[in-house]
Amino acid sequence: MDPNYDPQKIETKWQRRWEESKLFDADAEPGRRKYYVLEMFPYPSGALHMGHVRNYTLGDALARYMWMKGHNVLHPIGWDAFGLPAENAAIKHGRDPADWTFSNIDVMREQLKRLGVSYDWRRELATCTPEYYRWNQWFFLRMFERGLAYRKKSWVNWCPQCATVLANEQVLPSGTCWRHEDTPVVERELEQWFLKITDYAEQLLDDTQELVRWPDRVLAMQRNWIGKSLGTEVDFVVPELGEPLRIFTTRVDTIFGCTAVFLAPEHPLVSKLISHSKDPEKLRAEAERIKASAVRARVEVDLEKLGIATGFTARNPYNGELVPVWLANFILMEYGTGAVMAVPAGDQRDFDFCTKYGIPVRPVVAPLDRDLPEKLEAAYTDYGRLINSGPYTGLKSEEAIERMTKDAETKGFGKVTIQYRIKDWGISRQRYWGTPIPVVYCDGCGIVPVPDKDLPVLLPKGVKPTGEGISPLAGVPEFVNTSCPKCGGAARRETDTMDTFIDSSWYFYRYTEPNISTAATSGPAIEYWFPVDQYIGGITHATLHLIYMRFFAKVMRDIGLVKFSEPVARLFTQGMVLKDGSAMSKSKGNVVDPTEMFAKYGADTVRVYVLFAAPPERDFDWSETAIEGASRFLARVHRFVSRYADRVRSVPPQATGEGKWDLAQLALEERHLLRKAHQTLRHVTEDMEGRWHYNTDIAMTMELVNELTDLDEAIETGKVRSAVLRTALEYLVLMLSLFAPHIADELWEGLGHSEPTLRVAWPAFDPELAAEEELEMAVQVNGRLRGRIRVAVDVGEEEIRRRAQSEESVVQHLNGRQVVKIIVVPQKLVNIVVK
RNA sequence: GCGAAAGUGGCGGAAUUGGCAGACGCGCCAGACUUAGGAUCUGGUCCCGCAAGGGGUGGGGGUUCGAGUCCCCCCUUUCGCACCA
Repeated sequence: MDPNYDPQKIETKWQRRWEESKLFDADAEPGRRKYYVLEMFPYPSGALHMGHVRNYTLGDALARYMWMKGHNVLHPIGWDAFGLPAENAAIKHGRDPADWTFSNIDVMREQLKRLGVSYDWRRELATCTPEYYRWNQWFFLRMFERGLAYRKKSWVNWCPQCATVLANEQVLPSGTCWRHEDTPVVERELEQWFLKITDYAEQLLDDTQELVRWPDRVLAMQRNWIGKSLGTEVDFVVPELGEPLRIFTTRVDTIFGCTAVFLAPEHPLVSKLISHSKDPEKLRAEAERIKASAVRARVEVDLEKLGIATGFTARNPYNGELVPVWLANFILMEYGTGAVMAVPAGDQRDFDFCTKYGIPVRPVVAPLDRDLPEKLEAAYTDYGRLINSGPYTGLKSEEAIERMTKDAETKGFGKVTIQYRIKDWGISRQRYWGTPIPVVYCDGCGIVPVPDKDLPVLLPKGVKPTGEGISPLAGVPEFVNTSCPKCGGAARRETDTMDTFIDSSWYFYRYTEPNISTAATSGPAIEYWFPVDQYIGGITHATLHLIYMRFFAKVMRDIGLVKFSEPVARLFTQGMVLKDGSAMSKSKGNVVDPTEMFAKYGADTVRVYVLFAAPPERDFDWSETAIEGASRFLARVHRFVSRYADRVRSVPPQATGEGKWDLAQLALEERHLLRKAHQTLRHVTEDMEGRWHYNTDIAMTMELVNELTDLDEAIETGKVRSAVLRTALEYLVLMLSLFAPHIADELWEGLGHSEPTLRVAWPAFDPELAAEEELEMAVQVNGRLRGRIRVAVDVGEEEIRRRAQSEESVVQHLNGRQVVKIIVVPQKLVNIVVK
C-alpha cells in the first residue's frame, strides 16, 4: 500500500471540512433552477445496511452532479422514527421507545456522514415529534370531515407477533406479516378506522398514465393492486324468501350456462337461509364447517373446494330458470357482492366444483372456429360465440355482454358495474408508539373529532408497552378520560394509534420547510421544489408507501394544499444488494456491516464498488474479492495524480473557463489524451442526465486512467505538456468526485485549488476534441469481417469505397466476384456485397 | 391463470438509434522487480484449430447488405398479483 495514500485520514479530514463549510445549501441562490433528490425514508433500525449505502450513494452522485451543473439541490434526510419495531425493541430491552429510536438515529446519521453523503444536515426531519403528530392528526381530521376517514367493525388481519392489525398491503402473499415472514397472519373482528382510498381508485389508476418516468414494473404492480374490472351486476331472486340475490360477473354472456349460485360463507343472506331452512340446525352446522374451511387472509394457498347445497333456489332473470343456491368456501365476501353465478362450462373453478358435486355443466360459449367436444374435459374460458343462449344465441361474446347488460338495465334486474380489488386503508394500530387518532367517544354525541385548537393529542409519558395486543393507551386513565368537545360531558379518547405509513405519506413535502409550525407544509416552498425530480428506493414499497403517498397527494390537492395530483416525477427502483444470492438479513446472518467496510477499505472504495458492480437497477451479489478492484483503482489514481501534482500546479488551472485548444498546436500524444478526457467527460455527462449506468461511467474513468498510464513516458519526458496534463487530471478528479468525493477533494486540493470540488462548475465537454480525427473502419464482405482500414474522419465516401476494395485482406475474399453493392456506414464500417 | 422484467466468457457486466460482440473490472496464466508477495508493474485470457480459417450472445424460424439489438414461436429464470367471479 502506498504510504501516502491513507483513505481513512483523507476521509476524516474532508468530512470535517464539509461539515464546517456547510457545503450543501438548498437555498443558496433562490433564482436558480431546482432539483429535488429524495431517497426513501429510512427506518432507524440501528444501522445502515448495504441497501442503504447503495441508495444514498446513487442519490449523492446525482445530487453532486446537479449541484455542479448549477441547480439548487434539495437533498434532505429524515427518519421514519416510530413504529412497531421501535416498540418491540423497547419492550425487549426494557427501554423507552423514544430513547431507542433517537439513539439509533444518532448511529445512522454518523454512518451516513462517514459515507460522505452530501445532505443539507440542517434539514433533517424526524416524525416522532409533537409537531409531526399535530399535522398527522390535522390530516386525519380533514379526511374525517370529508367522509374519507370512517370507523367500522370488520375482520382484520392481525399479526400475533406485532400484536396489532395490519393493512392488506402489509400482508405478504405467503399470508404472513411483512415484518415477520415466519408469522402467519390471523383474522380478528375489531372496530377500526379506515381511510377511503377506494374513493380514489379510479384516479390512482388513471394517473398512472401521467407517470411516464416511473418504471413499468411499479405501475403494473399498482394497476394490478387496484384491480379494476368492468362487469355486470344481476339480481337473481330467491322465491322461497322473496328476496333478491345480487351477483357480480364479468362474463354475463355466459349466464345461460348458470347452473347454480354460490354464496360466500359470510354472505348476509346466509343467516336468513338458515332460519327459513327445514332443518336449521343441520344447515347452521354445515355452514359453520364451510366457513371454517374458507379462504382466510390469503393463508391457504391450495384450498380444497368445499360447499353445501342450502336447499334453496334462485331464479335467473334471463331465462327464468331456478338453480340451486350453494355455500362455497372459495367465494370471497370482500370482492363483488359475495355471490357469484356458477357457470361450470365457462369458469375452471366452477367446473371443478360442479363436477365434484354433480351439478350439471351446460356449454354456452364455443370457440369461433370449431365446436366444443360432446363432453367437456375443462371449462372453455375464452371469448367466442354464444350457443344455447336463447335470444342471444349466435352473438359473439363482446356483443353479447353489451346487449345483455343493456337488456338487464332496461328490464331493471341488472346494471354495469366497476369493481376494484383495492380495499380501504385500515390505519388503526393497537400500539403505544404512534400518532394518537384524534377523536373522542361521547355517550351523547357519538364520535367527536378533537378540534384543531386542541392538537396535538400527545402520547402520555411513562407508559410501559406490554406488547399484549390491547392498546397500551387504554390502560392509562388520565389519557382515556376526557370531556366531550361538543357537550362538555364525560367522554373517552380513542386509544388506537395511526399506522406509520401515514407519516411517510407526506414527509417529503415537509422537507421543503421542516420547521414551520403554522401549517403542515408551506405553499410557496412546495411550489418551488415540487414535483420531486427524482425519488430513489427499493421496489418493496410498490404497493405500500408508493400507493399511499399518491393517495395522500390527491387528498392534499382536494384540501387545497397542493395544485398537482402526482408529487413524484421520476421514480428509480434500485436493485438489492445480496449476499450469497439472497437478501442480507440479520436472521440469515449474512449481513455485511458498512462500518466495517469503511474501516477496512474507506468509504470511497465502498461507494465506487457498489456503483461499479452492476447497473443500479439490478440486484447484485456482494463480493469481498471484487471490492479489491475498486480499492486498487483509487490507489492508482491517487498515486498517479500525486506524482504529477507539483508539476501541474505550476501552470494555470484549466478545467474551468479554459480557452479552446488549438488542435494544430498539439502533439499526437496530447491529442490522444485530450480526446480521451473529453470522450470520458461526454459519456459521464450524458449518462448523468438520465441513464445512470454509473458502472459504465466508472469504467470510462478507469479507461482514462489507463490512457494516462499508457502515456506515462510521454508525460514524464514533457512531450505531453503540463497544461494538457492538468486538463486531463482535473477532468478525471471532477468526474471522480461524484462517486468518490473524499479522495477527489484531496486530489483537487493537491492540484492547487482551495475550494472543494462541489464548488466547481461541471465542465462542458468539447465535441470537437472528443471526436476522433482518424478512425478505423471495419470492412466486411457479405457481412463478415475481413479487414480494417484507417481513414481520416472527413474522408469522402468514394475514397472509402476505393480504399476498402483495395485493402489486401479484403481483395482475397472478393476473389474476382461481382460486387453487387457497397454499403458505407459513416465512421463505422463498410460492407461489400458480392455474388 | 394474469402482469412485468431478464437470459451475453470462469464471474460482475459492456455494446445508448440494427453496424467491428465481450469495453471496464474480478479471477486465472506467464513474466519483471523482490529474502518474500495477499504490494506494484508488463503481457496474455470467448470456443475449436499448429495455421489459414471456422463457430459463437437460451433454442428454432423470419426481416435485412448486416441482428445480442427488430418480428414470430418455444424454453428457462426472477419478481409481482391471484379461487378477484
